[in-house]
Amino acid sequence: MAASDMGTRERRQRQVAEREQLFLNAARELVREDGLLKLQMSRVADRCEYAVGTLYLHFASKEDLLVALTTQNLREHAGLFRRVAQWNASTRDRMFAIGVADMIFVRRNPEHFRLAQYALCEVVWRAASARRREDLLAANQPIGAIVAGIVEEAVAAGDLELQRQTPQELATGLWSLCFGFHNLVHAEGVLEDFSIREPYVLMCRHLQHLLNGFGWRPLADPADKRALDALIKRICRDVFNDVCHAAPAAGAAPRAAATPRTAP
Amino acid sequence: MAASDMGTRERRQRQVAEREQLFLNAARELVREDGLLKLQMSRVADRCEYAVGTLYLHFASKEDLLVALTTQNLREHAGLFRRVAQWNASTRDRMFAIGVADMIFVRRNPEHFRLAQYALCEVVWRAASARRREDLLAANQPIGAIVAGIVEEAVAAGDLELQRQTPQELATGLWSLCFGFHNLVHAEGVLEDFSIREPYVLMCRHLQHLLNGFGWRPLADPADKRALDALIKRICRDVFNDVCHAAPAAGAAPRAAATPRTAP
DNA sequence: GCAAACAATGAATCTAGTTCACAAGACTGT
DNA sequence: ACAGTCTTGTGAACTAGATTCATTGTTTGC
Repeated sequence: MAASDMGTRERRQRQVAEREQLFLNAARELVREDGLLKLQMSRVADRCEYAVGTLYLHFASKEDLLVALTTQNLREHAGLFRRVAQWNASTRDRMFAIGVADMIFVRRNPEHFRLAQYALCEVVWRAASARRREDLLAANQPIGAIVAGIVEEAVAAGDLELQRQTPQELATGLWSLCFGFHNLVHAEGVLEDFSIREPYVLMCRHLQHLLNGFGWRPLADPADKRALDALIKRICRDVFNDVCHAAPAAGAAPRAAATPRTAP
Repeated sequence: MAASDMGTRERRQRQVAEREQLFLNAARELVREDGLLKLQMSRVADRCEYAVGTLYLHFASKEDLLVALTTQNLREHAGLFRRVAQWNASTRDRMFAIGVADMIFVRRNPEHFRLAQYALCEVVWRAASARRREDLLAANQPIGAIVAGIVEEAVAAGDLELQRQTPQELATGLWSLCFGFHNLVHAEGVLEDFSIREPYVLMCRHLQHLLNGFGWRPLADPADKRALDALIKRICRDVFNDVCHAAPAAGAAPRAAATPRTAP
């Protein structure tokens, strides 16, 4: 009795988890199809052939669902970073590869940045349930931790001096640069009159500049486009062989792939 | 007849513009009091003792109003940058002062970053009218232009080599770093377990690192906290004498000053 | 086989943003 | 001064879409 009880309870829980996946996948599809703007709870339920009420058994609100969606993306993001951490290369190359991972991640999840920007906004964040917020932070935690870990390793290996900073503090610099760059790229019009051709190559170059600024050895020459391309290609081959196809050449804004927009 | 006609039309226009200010100020107050989440169009109208319909004569939608509010902030932001551009100091110091200006601006407008984050989100951005979007971009334009201008000057003065980059491209690096840092600081919980003590001092240090990475002379030693503090103090005195009071010591997150939040 | 517990449902409710038919006031020409 | 016209302001009514909850169906335990 007790055993079968536990068995059925487990099965039930599994089914519920599966249904949650179903909802999340449907929501992601809808966001990719029509944009965040047009996401409707009733459509999500419809697409999964469940009643709205059922959807609300899983998610306390629309915001809750959006935060959950972001959390899923962050888990994939962390997965890519984890690969980099295990890559057998110099700490400098690994840190640079973190930037490449970021780039690949955004290309695979074109909706992510808009979504994250929205989900982390006060308005949405506070309307989500405490549990979802915690989940998101938990999914986010490794992202910072992995970066800080590489920093620590670099110090141990003598590639880098911290100079009174904590590894976390140093990591925020790299993080800000990438995060801010994504945000700029995705803020329509803001970069328009800057006529940036290949935004993500530029991001990588800035990353190299910042790493140089930190004195992270071996220093790189960010002006050497050939070396930069070769490094990116190598990273794609060694670390992200299965996930990055058209990587080195691709520097176009991911905007086109994201959601439909008003006339340019 | 024609003269008085023009006179009354001008007066009318002025009055309309004043009323728009009234609405925007009320909206800003409400956002500071209750947070972005609770902003209601009817409350804005109430506070100004006008009918909702009148409010809608000015703003096509709630999003429209929020974008307009952000635009106002950006104008103040650009104003601070303009002062820096006119400061009589080395290009390196001026570029660093841009970061300080950013810091001061955020302290004076604690709601700005949340607001901007929200307003630039696809969801809100696309729901605003084309005119408001253009206005925002126009208000934003000088911000990038001033930075690019300082870069150009630095090249002309021999303080910096561009190495195949455009001034705009280089500017994006600095911009991303600051923008990203603000976003990180304002994303509740994200920086929590990083235990960052004085976020904006850290931002300034990262800025110095990145400038060093660009090879922008004279190179600075970001580990020299004393020199950094002195520089910040000098900038506050020479450039922002009237607007920055408790500047050099203040590094606390502006979160507290912003909107009320759920239990920490 | 039946009652209690649990899960799913979707019509009804509710909230705020938005509209628009009408009223009040301002201007014009006689 | 006055009737007509045009502009501006109003707020009750409308609406979309998120959220709820009384009802109905399904499983579990005895």
